[in-house]
Amino acid sequence: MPLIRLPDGSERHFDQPLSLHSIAEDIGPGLAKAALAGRVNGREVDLNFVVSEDAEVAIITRRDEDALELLRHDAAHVMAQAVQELYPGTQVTIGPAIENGFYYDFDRAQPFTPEDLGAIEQRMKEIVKRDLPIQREVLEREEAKRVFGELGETYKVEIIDDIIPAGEEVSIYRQGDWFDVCRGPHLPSTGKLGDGFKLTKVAGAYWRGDSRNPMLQRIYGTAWRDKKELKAYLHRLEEAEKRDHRKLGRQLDLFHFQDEAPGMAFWHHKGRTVYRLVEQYMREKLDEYGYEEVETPQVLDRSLWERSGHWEKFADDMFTTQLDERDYAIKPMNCPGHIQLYNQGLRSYRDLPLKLAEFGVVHRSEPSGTLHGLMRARRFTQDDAHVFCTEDQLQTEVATLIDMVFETYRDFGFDQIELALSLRPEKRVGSDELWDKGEAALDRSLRDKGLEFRVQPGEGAFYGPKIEFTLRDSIGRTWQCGTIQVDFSMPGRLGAHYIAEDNSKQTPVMIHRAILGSMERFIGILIEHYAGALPVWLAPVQAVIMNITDRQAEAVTAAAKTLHDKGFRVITDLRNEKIGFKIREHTLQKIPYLLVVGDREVESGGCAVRDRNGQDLGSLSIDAFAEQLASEVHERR
RNA sequence: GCCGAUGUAGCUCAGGUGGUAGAGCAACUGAUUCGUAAUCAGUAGGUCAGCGGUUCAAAUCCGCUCAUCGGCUCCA
Repeated sequence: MPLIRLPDGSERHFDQPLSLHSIAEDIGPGLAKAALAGRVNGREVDLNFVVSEDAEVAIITRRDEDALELLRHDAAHVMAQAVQELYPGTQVTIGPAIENGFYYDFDRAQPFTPEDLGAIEQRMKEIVKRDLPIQREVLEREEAKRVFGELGETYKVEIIDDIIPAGEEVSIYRQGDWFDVCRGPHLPSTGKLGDGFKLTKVAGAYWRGDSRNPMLQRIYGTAWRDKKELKAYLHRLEEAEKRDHRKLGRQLDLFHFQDEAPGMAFWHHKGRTVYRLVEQYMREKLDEYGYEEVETPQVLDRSLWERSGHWEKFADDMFTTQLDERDYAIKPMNCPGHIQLYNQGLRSYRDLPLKLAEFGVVHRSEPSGTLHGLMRARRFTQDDAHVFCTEDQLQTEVATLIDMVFETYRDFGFDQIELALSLRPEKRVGSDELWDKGEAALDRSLRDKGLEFRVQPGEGAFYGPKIEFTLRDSIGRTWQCGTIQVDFSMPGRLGAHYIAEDNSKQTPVMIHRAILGSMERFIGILIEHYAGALPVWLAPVQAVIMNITDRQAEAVTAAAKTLHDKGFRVITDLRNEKIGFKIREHTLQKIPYLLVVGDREVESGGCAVRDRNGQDLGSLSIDAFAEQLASEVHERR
């Protein structure tokens, strides 16, 4: 005799067990019609789930946040059915709901073409129209294996064997004569999927995410509550595409790539200016925090890389070269070089912590398929530093670093930062005692600051635990940038020591740390975050001064000189073009301020100021404008 | 590296079924000196990614290589 408590606190008595659907009907016919699934004591279940005991029950409708995941999961099933109807012999594997949509992985000898996607989508619409009831059945594990084995669905058999936990029952969901192994829950019928979905792309994906396994064909789709939401999503995608740093890099004349140097950027003057400004900022920060800037060789002998362990573990990723029968490697990391610096002379505990920083240019032979503009390059510059300290200093140093990272991100306009703490992996060096100490230091530093963080067991580097900083950009994407890694291994390997207070010889702990990560990548992130409209302090050109007719050319040149002499980045545009044309061009170039000097301004000795958003800021004297600009730069706006 | 797609003038893109390339913008020249997102006219510009093959004939068909794009694996 279940007593049902609803989300609004009301209660209903029933004198016999009944399904969620019946409960919905009891509440109201409208709800019954809108119902997609339900939640019983917090667990999501199908609508025909029967409640036989007292429970907290909620009915999920389209309006519910959780409805999206159900819809997407169903879309994956409907797609799989459509594919198997259209292309017999195709094997199904897995097909989950993901952010914004869903995918399903298929095994089929022939590749799916973009045209096939259209056909599959059409068939999906038909299946929705058929409005097939979706029903759950529970099978004996052996029975389930037999059923799928007979169908030739070897992947499903493997899923039943390996992926579904031993104690758990094997359920299948049937829609029409098609069915799939699935935990559920699902919508009551295919018709409830509606028309807010679209297939977006085909891609390869390894079975169970392992590159040793066969490659399957993955079809991605997006699914929403209705067509309107779908359109809004597609619009968002287009907007994101406009922010693509590779596109903006070309349009704004910042950098380019070409075939002869895959994964290595050619920086144009404007891009290099941004780069220089970011670097300049970091230099100030390094100075503030007591770092020493250094520079180490680009190419080092093989023997050093062998001692550091890179030659063995990193060989495929290194560019190597030979000269006079000696092997060299172009550095993929800066740490071995920094230890050489540390090792110059005898170090005392009084020298610690020693903080060595380098804008280290590194080369890594990344697999061709992974390159992605500035975000994933073969040549990049790390804002790298190594802090050598004693074990006792570790926690303080980590705490200071965390402050430094947050300050930096804030100054560049990133407020949402996520943290992760990665703990010891199975394969590691160093005693458990050392690991306890290192992990505790990182953990305590984070907790002392009241920071929230995700713990990632087993994700640490082989030489020590690490903290990772991920920032969220203006359209909600995340980027892993900063990292703080404790290293108990390399200083010992490369013979770094210091003389302690008691005159004993000790090995220092080394902290590897990058804040921006890679200069290239960080600039790429900045470009996308600001959609190319960099804040004034980072803009490669801060203002353009234009004349209306040749009469004002001299005044424009003089104004530009004044601003240039005050240290601003200014250009002039004296072309014989209409002012509207010039405004348009420089607005598209996202120059923060556009100054116009016509006869009126020559008369008054000022300039008409407009910003890149089209806002008219009135007429200002050059000095007044310079002052405003200076304060904006100072405040890093 | 793996799967799929793509690669035509500086940029964005047209060029069913093979018959030696076209537009807009940009560039250049000339006219126009015109007050806040495109003034008009003219000129020039391409070994159709590279190499090889099929063919009387290839941007177009086939093969290989390179690069790019979207994923997978990996990663700053």
